[in-house]
Amino acid sequence: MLHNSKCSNLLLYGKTGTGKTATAKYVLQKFQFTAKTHNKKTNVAYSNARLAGSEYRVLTDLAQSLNIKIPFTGLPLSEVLNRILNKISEDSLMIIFIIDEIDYLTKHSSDDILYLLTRSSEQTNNGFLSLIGISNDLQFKEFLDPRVLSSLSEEEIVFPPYTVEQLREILSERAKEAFIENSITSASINLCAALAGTEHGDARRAVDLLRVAGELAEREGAKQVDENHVRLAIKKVDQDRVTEAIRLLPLHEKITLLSISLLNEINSTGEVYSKYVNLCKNIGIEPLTQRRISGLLNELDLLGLISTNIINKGRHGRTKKITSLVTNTIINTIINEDSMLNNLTKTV
DNA sequence: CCTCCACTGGAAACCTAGGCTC
DNA sequence: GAGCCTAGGTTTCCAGTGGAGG
Repeated sequence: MLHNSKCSNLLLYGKTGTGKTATAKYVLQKFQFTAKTHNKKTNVAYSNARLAGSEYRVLTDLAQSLNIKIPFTGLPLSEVLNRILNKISEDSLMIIFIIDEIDYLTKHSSDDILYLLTRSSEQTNNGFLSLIGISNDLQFKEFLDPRVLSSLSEEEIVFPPYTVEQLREILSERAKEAFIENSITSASINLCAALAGTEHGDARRAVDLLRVAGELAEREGAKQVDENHVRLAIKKVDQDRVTEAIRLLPLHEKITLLSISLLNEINSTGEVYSKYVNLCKNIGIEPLTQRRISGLLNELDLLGLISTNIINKGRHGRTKKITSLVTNTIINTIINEDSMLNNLTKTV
């Protein structure tokens, strides 16, 4: 890029917490610094496909980082892309666009924009757009349009999971920065590493664990972070992840989840649905159809909040067996925070 | 071996909110 | 301002399904 030529697209993949995003951002930060010293104008844009939620919003993210104003709805995708490409041509911009969790696009919508983006350089006279795709899903390549794949994976880097030993080193380094000397035992660090290591070597989780353990120790005024704090921390970290996930659910998914928690043990789609309809009537909102709820149940399953598997009960038909993976108290507390739903839990 | 339940999940139609053009 | 277009969410429609009970 420093020689004004388009660089290869790049595909990074590996499990969560192996440092893909952090590495990409760090390297690009260094790169931009170098580019600046050479008086090159470069742009780095970032979008997380899962958080953005749709193709349109991924493109909006890109447009915004180029200071192009895009309405949040109303434009055809191709128009959004055209505006971006025009801007690139006009200002001869050199752009690296990171699409994080790119696998989300292929699973939840079509990968049309990936195709358009990879071909974009043919439509610009000056400037160019290079892509960095980041995927957690190792198999996502199989679902990708072969034309997109060959273009996107001009270069590939696989991030293997960290070993427990590597995690231990990362944590020791981190602890040196964050903790007062001797305030954390090496046994605690080892335990953090071991606990995070059993869950496919997720460094983000390991660092979280260390931080939470530290906070717990601090709160109770302990002089040292010991292994008990770590054990408490792992529970808290797990729980926080779940509560956050529930808090962000759209209204109808919250109601669906509440319905499941109000029924006992194992439920069928039909039972959950009639409970759900009841709750909706209770608070005076229009219930969605069963077909839609069936879809929402799949989404909750994907989020790991419930587990479903399809069972055949012979003459009694075929249904999903639905179990909640979250305790009712947690669901209740969080649903209570929702102003539309809090009198629902009261009446129940 | 056949039936038939209670769904599942794909496909297409429909709806809404918004932008663009004339 | 009318008439058109789009994306994204939802509804409508329906063929398909595996095995308990006949």
